[in-house]
Parts: sequence; C-alpha cells; structure tokens
Amino acid sequence: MSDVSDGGAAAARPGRSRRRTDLSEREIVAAALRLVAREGADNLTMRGLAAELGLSSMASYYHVPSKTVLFDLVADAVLADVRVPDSEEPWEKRLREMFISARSELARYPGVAALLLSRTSETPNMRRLSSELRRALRQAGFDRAESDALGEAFTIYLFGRLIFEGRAVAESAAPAEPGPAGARPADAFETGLDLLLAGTRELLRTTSRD
Amino acid sequence: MSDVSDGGAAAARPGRSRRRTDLSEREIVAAALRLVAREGADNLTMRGLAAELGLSSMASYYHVPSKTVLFDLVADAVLADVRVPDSEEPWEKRLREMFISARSELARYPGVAALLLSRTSETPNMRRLSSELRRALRQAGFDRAESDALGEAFTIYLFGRLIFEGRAVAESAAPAEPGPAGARPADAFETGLDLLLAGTRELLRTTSRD
DNA sequence: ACCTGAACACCGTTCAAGT
DNA sequence: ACCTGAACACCGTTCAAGT
Repeated sequence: MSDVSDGGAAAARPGRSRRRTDLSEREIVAAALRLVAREGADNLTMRGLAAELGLSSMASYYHVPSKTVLFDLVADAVLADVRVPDSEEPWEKRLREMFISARSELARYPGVAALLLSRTSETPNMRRLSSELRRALRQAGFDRAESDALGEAFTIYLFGRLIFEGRAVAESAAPAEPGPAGARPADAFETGLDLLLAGTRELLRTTSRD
Repeated sequence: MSDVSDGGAAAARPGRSRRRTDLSEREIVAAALRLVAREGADNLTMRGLAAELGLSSMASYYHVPSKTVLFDLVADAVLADVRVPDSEEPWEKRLREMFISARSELARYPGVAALLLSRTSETPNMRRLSSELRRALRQAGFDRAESDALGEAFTIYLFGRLIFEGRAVAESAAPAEPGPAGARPADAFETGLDLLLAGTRELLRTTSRD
C-alpha cells in the first residue's frame, strides 16, 4: 500500500503521536474497506464504521473529520493496489493491463467507482494512475492535450462500466448460465476496452504524427 | 410491483378517474423536473417535491409510491426529448447525433445520468433509445451480440461522461478562460465520442464481415 | 488523547386520521 | 379521492462531557 504518510487525502488530526495514530489510521481504513467489500460504499456509514471498530456511534468523528474524507481514504486505498506495467512495455499493453488491474481492484469494492467518477478530490493514487495513463498515451504518440482527453475517456469508461456492472440485478434469481466450457465469455468490460484501444490506434493512424 | 399496464415507469394508483389523474401525473413529473433542473437529482426529495407542488410534506406519497418510481418517471421524461435521426441516414451520423442529443438533454438535468447508469429499471424511453442504438449498429454491419456489446460501451461512456462533468468543481472561483474567438474548444464529450466511433470503424474493418 | 451521548436537521416510508 | 401529521428508523454533523 502507499507509503504516502498522509499526502492530501488523510484526515487532519490534532495530536502528533505518530505511533498510535498511524496505526489507528490504517485500522480505520481497513475497517472501512471491510465494510465496503461486504455492503458497498452506499452503505458505508460513519456510525457503521464506528461499530465495525467496536466503538460507539460517534467515535468515527474523532479519527476522520467527515464522510468526504473517509471516501477519499477508501478510494485511495482501493487504487493503491492497481498495478502499472513497466514503462518499457508497448503502450497498448500498458494501457490494457493497467485498466484490467484497476477494474479487478474496483470490482472488489462496490460503489467505489461511483465515488471516483462523481467526486473531484485528487488522492495520491489517483494522481499516480492518471499520470501513468497520460504517459502511456504520450508514448503512443499523442501530444499532451490529446493524451489528457483520451485518458479522460478511458477513465470514464472504466468507472462507468463498474457502476453499470454494480447495478442491482432486480430480483431475478435466475442462475445465469455459466456458458460452455472452452468458450470464454469475452467479458463485456474487455470488449469495451478493446473498442477504445481500437479507436486509439485508428486516431494514431489517421492524425498526422511527427 | 403491480399490473404495470401503463408502460412500466408510471406510478400505480388505485382510482381510475382518468381525467384528473393523468393531469396530475404530468404535474408531478413537471415539478420534479423543475426541482432536478434547479438543484440536481441528489437533492430531489419526496418532501421537496410536495413543497414544489404547494402541498404538505407527505403528499408525494399519494401520487408516487416510492422514490424509486419517482426517479424512473424523471429519467424517462428526460429521455423523452432525445431525438433519433431518420434511419435512412448513415449509421455513424445516426449514432453521433443521437448521442449528442442525449447528452444535451441530460446536461440540463444534473444527476439524472447517474441514476440511469446505476439503476436497473427499464422505462419506455430507455427501451426506445437502446433499441435505436442497437439498430444503428446492426446497420453498420455488426451482429446482434456485437451490437449489444458495443451499444453498451457507448451508453456507459455517455452516462459516465455526464457524471464526470457534473462533479463539484471544488471551490476554484477561477473564471476559466473562455478561449480564443475562433478556436472551438472541441468539447471533451465529442472527443470521446469520436474515439468510440473511430474504434467502431476500426472493428468494422478488422473483423470479417459478410 | 480518546471516546461517549444527546441533540439538530435532515432523509424515506407507513399509517391513522381528517375533509 | 386527496391530503395531513405524527411517528419510526435511519442519516451526517456538532458539541459538551466523561475518563
């Protein structure tokens, strides 16, 4: 996880007792992640967090100043495990793998993608990943502005897909056939990702490059 | 739910007094849309809706059985004005224009895109638009499964972009330079849309077509 | 320093009751 | 038929108070 001592998203707490405090923040985030994994970010509650920690209802407010900050901590922690391939790899492989990794991390924590798409906050890991993303696109041959714009589109698709996948499935108790053995379902996320990558290649060919 | 005879999204109300009732539903939705346009769907509240109608807090529950249904009514109403180009037009133009229309309708009602992306419900206008979307892709040459998958990606991008655009802009009071006169900002939504369309063309060329 | 409890202003929803 | 008011179980947040 991130060494980043508190890099922006972290709660502002008065004291400076490093030891106990840092441990506490890790515990807070861990408890929050457990809750989100189990019940989704929609059901992450300041009171529920306190309960998960075995404390009484208002205890969360001692450790975390607001729910906004809690969300940032959670979002950043989820993104912390996203792997970015070595920058010697070809750009397309880099993009592909980093999005597949991001998708699989986000899928473990329902509702977090929705937070990331709808809030403005910039946590350390968001910055890390979006800068890696832009870097890969610059590698591919786009200029700074183009890379920003394309990266935005990829990011929106990623988060959007996860929100889409996280929709309540109505009350259909249908088992949803597992599909024949060999035939990989070619999952929908990757289909869309491939569409974006195909578009990227096409733009690369179409536009004049230096 | 109940005997959904009126197209799925509409509220189930006991009486059958057509006249007064239908008018009332139009008024309900109109009031809800006014609220959403002003304050966003996040701030659409059952009590607030009643207030907007000049009634006391709990009056909404007489006209609309739940907030879920209210959201469906609102979402469907917003999509009702999305224009779909004539089916004689080439597929790319059709897609482009229908997404630009959808985007501009959704932009007027903050938070509605988020509802559409995160809920399962199928209202009449959602069905209409997604079937037009699939039809355009079949026109382009994709089979049914491909059209479904690609349409999904386009839709996710549309809603995702609107959620992204609707993010609170922090408290930066910076005027955000208007840009030089002639230079159209080539808005970000369309850049992404063009990326998807480029990808679609590329897939069309790459894959074997009959 | 670390936590508790009561309180405030909100939610969605239910329900008995008014006219 | 159409609406009101009180009530319940939740929220986020503040704050005085305990240890």
